Amino acid sequence: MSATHVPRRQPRGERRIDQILAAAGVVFARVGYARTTTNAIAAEAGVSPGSLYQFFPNKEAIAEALETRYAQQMRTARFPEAEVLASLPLEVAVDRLVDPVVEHAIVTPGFHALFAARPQSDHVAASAHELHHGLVARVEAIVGAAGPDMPPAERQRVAAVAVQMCRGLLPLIAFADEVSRPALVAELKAALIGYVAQRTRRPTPASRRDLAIHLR
Amino acid sequence: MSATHVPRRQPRGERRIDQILAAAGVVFARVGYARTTTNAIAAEAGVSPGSLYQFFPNKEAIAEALETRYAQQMRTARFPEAEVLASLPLEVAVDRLVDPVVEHAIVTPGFHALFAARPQSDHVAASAHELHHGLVARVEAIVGAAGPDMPPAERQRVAAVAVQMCRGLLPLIAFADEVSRPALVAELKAALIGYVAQRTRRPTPASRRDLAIHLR
Amino acid sequence: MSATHVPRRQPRGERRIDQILAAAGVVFARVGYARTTTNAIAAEAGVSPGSLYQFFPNKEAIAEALETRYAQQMRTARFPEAEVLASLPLEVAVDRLVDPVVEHAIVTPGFHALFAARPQSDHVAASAHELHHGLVARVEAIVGAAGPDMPPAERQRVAAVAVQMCRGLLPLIAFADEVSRPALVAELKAALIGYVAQRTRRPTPASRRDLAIHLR
Amino acid sequence: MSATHVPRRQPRGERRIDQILAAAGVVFARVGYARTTTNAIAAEAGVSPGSLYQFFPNKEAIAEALETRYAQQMRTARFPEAEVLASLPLEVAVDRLVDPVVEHAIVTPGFHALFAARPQSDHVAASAHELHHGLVARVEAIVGAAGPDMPPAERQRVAAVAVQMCRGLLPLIAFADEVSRPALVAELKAALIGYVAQRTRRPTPASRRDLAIHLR
DNA sequence: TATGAATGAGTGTTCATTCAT
DNA sequence: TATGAATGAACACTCATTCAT
Repeated sequence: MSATHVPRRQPRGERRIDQILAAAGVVFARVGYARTTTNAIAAEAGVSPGSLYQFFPNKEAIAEALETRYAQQMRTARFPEAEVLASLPLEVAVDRLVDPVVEHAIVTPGFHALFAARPQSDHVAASAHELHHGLVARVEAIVGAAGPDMPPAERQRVAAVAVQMCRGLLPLIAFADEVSRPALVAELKAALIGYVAQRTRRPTPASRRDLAIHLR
Repeated sequence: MSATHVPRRQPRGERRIDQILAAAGVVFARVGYARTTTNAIAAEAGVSPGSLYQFFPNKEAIAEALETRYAQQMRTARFPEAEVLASLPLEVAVDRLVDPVVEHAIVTPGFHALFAARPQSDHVAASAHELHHGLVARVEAIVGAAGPDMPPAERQRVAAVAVQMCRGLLPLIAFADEVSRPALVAELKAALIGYVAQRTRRPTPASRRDLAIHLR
Repeated sequence: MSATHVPRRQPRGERRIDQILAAAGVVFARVGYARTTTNAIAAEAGVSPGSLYQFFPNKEAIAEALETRYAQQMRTARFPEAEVLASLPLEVAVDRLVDPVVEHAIVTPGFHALFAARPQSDHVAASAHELHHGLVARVEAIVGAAGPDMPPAERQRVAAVAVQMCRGLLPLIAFADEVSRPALVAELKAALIGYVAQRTRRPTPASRRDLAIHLR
Repeated sequence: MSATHVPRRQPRGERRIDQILAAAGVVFARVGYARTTTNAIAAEAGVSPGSLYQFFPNKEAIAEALETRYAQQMRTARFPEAEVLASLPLEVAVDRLVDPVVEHAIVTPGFHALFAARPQSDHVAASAHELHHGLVARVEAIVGAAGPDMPPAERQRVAAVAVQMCRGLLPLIAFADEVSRPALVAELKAALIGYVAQRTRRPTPASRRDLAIHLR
């Protein structure tokens, strides 16, 4: 008797939210963000369309909540914190960061559909959420460790660029078959390492001149 | 009388197709691929919806035709051919390739919306069109020049990865303001150079071991 | 302890009903009857939607209860009773009746929305409640005093017509600004007086003939 | 052959608009404005919901177009023009105006639902369309003839009030059975005549004082 | 060939009402 | 009794596509 009255760890509403977000992830993964309908999410969650709107004002809000959830999972899961990454050699740090991202992207339904395959139209910055920022912060730590005298603005730019590289490669990786995927992951790592190394290398006079030209 | 019947350089149908594709580019640029309606394209082209379907079986076909057109423009415009790129030093080749891509992406309405901001869902390969392949081929040439003994399969993979890096960065570049854009373009070039250099460097025993591990 | 159990003048249920009706009035006034949702009423009352349905079987019932309440307020407030009105000269009686109605309509949230601005579709008679009947009875008294030999059926008709005139004018009056409102109230009174006077005037042979024609 | 190519009096689109408006009138009459759905209108018109939106941007626009149409019918039908009314004695003018309005309201499906039974919420003035204004103009003419030295602002107010009286009485008249309706119409006329007469009577000193008080 | 009206399944969303807690 | 999550049939409206003219 009393057992049924013990408040569950998760109150009712939160469980529903979990259900809905999980279903949303599945549907986003199945048909992509644009073709996902709220009714399909509700059906997948075994819930009425009305229920869904008790918790989310619209479809976009579901996507955002899901992104936030992914960001939380990133924090609570195997993702190393920025400080840890900063203490590791570049190659190792990249390994430690990329592997969980890739695994997350492959294992978590919807992650890729939201993080990499959603049109980032006019609001790149706006939609770039905790998920994005969590990654950027970690990459910034890596870059900061590799090139300690890089000015902060530059470091942020490099980190943002590195994260966009990941986003660009995730479709390739996510849709690759299991056989060819590891090679692609290795390429992503090489790209990140190559880029960060290039940008933090004590510049030779020649390369310094080149960059100056580019940045002119 | 006969004057009006003199066949123009471009037959009627082709002019219509041009109109429609141009309009499609404009609308894609304005609202993004997903939110573009065929009626909006028709209206922008000053054409009836029915006319549009005389030339294209559906909306997707318009997008693909536009991508194809972009690929053609790439060939006829300042894009250096693969052979030319292969003859240049890495940094210069990257410059020569990236600059026109970026300019194309910024100047051509719809280019970015289709090439970089369209969800590449389950059909990465399918939608990867001439546009994509044209770029891949050029990057392959650059990679081949930088690392002549890289096996072809690997070279293709590296090229594909490099192109995805571009796609990932184009949103950042396209939506940047004119002031910060050049720096981002420089970063893209650095990323490409760093990556290709990294992958074509005559590997030290250590790095060779690393890659072996990654690729395991 | 016992203090909290002392039964209030108003039992719990009644207080709830009061809360809900007051909230309903506010919401009806804010958005109109048609656009009022039961959830909005519940929220305005600080009550759950479920609670609301403990007291009212449906939305319509809330409106009707509110109309009934207004009718009660009419009785308990400054509305003169029919007998009083019957003893006054026409102009004064109209004053005494119209002023409180107008004040009620302006001061009481929801009064106007229910009494004048609700579509009186096929059920004029049905929805014409105590509120309506209370007014009709008073107007009948006035008409009876002004034209004592008018047959009862005719008197009722005249009263019903006069009340509909009020209903028709209340939107104009309620939405007028404070400056122009008094003039409109005066017009309403003039209309009522003119109408009743016209209908109770000892008819000249000519006007008698006219009415006969009209009523033919 | 050529016969089929003779452009019909009514082009295609206009015929559809007619169909839709007619259907809208029927449905408005059947269930009232608030409960009318666009799909029901489309079904009644034997047309797809999409077709309806080719001509009207939303439900409200249909109602407004229908009101406009009613106003046009008023002009083209037996409604006397303002100038004509101004030349007639008050009683006759009222007859000539009220009869067609009542007939219109009874015969035309939807007229009453839109003109008299639609909530005139916050936008009395806004929704008061040609239909409303056409009537107001005519009543103004009558008032002007009855009381030539009434200031224009006052004349407009009296006309507006008179029209609202009609609107208030139309539900009563429209839902009355055929037997009792004529008496109600006669009452409406008496009310209008009584009101206008009252307001245009060369005021006795006493009544002048009264009105001054009311208008204070 | 060009038009643009027509289609109709489907979209996101609402809301009166119910019911498990 | 009170809660508020749950329901689900509607709703207004959209849009890729078709087709009569």
